[in-house]
Amino acid sequence: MPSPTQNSASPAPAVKPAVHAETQIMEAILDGRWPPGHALPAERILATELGVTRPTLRETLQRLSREGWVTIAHGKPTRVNDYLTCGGLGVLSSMARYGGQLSESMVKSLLEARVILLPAVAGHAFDTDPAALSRFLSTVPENTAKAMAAYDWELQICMVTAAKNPILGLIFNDFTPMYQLWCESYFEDPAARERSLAYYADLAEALAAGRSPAPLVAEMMKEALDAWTH
Amino acid sequence: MPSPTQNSASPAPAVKPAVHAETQIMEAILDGRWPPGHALPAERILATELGVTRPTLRETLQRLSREGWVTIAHGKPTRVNDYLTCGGLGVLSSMARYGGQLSESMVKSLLEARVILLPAVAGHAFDTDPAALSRFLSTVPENTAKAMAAYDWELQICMVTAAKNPILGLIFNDFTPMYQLWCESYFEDPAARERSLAYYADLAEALAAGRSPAPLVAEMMKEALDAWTH
DNA sequence: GGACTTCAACTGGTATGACCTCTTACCAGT
DNA sequence: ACTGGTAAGAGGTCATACCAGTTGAAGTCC
Repeated sequence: MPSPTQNSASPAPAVKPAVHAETQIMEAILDGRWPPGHALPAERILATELGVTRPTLRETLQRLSREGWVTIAHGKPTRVNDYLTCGGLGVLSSMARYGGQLSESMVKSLLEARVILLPAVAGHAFDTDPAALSRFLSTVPENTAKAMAAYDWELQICMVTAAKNPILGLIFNDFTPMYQLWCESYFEDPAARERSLAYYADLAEALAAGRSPAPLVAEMMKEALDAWTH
Repeated sequence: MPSPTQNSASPAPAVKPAVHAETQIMEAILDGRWPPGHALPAERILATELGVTRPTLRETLQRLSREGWVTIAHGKPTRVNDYLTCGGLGVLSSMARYGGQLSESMVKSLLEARVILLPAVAGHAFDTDPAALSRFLSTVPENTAKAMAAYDWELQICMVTAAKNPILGLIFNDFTPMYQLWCESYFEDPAARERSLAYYADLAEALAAGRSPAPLVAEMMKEALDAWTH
């Protein structure tokens, strides 16, 4: 029973079996070794191949199936889904976790979706709870990539929360992991940081003057998308 | 070992253990018996309470955790999440499955989100692949609630597909179960059906004339939202 | 007495191996 | 050619034992 893992020393396997199994499977799916439609090996086989037991493998497969990566059916072999066609937004988090570097086109799509959503969200937030926005914008972040990324993300969360629409909140929650990965690289550029700091100031000014922040948000989101697309 | 289920006859349990466990847990969460922050009983306890074994229960909990309903941590008890705050869009499908009737406010949020998204999606689709839209709209549905619901849904899918943005596709996939539940009741009203048939015709006309369907979509979506809100 | 250490009793995580049920395809009987 | 049975293979469930973090109370040392 050759187990490809758990060698090295004796004390602890370092990576838990459940994590190991999920990692192996996700990498196989994401790098195309198991394309959509592909039938996975039988659970008993796959379990020994991965060096875990069947219950552990099954828990992993159940998680993945709920996220839309695979379809499990009783008598039939488990198959990889066409996740971009029939999956849910939850696949984003796994793509961010296991995707190595981000897929260019996927980030572009994410930013496009943000161009659509965030200005409207800002408008709703302005109508519902402008004070919350003003309060958040009253503090400014340090001019470092890390601090800016955190601040920018929190600003979005603040807008979504103030908009009082739970569905929009759920969408942005799913955006989180991939968006934060993107932020890290985006705010490496000092010019981008300067631009965003000015954007935050403009937002605060608009709010103080009783104007909706929606147009400013729309403009900034388009700029960010264009910057990414080159 | 008193098992609260599987009485009646002998042949088959009718509901599989896994389904039974998930149903019980989801209902407990959704009807507030287990509010956010609540600690679930220990797996061994809960398993016997539900009449399933621990491996089966664990598979269920793994599915629910991946969807954002509960948080599982090693030495600590498993707790119910504040799923509207930290969950993903995938919670919608479970809400539609187990929610009994739809939550009024949740449907309102869903329709609001659609007002934001679908017009933009229609615009992108028009820019990217107008022929696909024209092709779909060249056929009209029967004037029945069921047929209209199916047609309306497929139209949205058609738009999202033509828009060539996978992220938007994922979002609408998550919308599916709750949206379809809503459709069933919405299209019961003959007036609503007439209005939508006219809307489809307007869309086809706009496309034939080379005009973007976005404004028509925006108007229709707002109407549907207002109709629901009363 | 108070701060630290130890350990036992929780909790979830994993491993075995057996058996049930569904799907499929092959094959015999009509 | 069609029908029906049957066996192999896949997932579904069960039972039990043991491993591994978490926690807090009891014991110990300053």
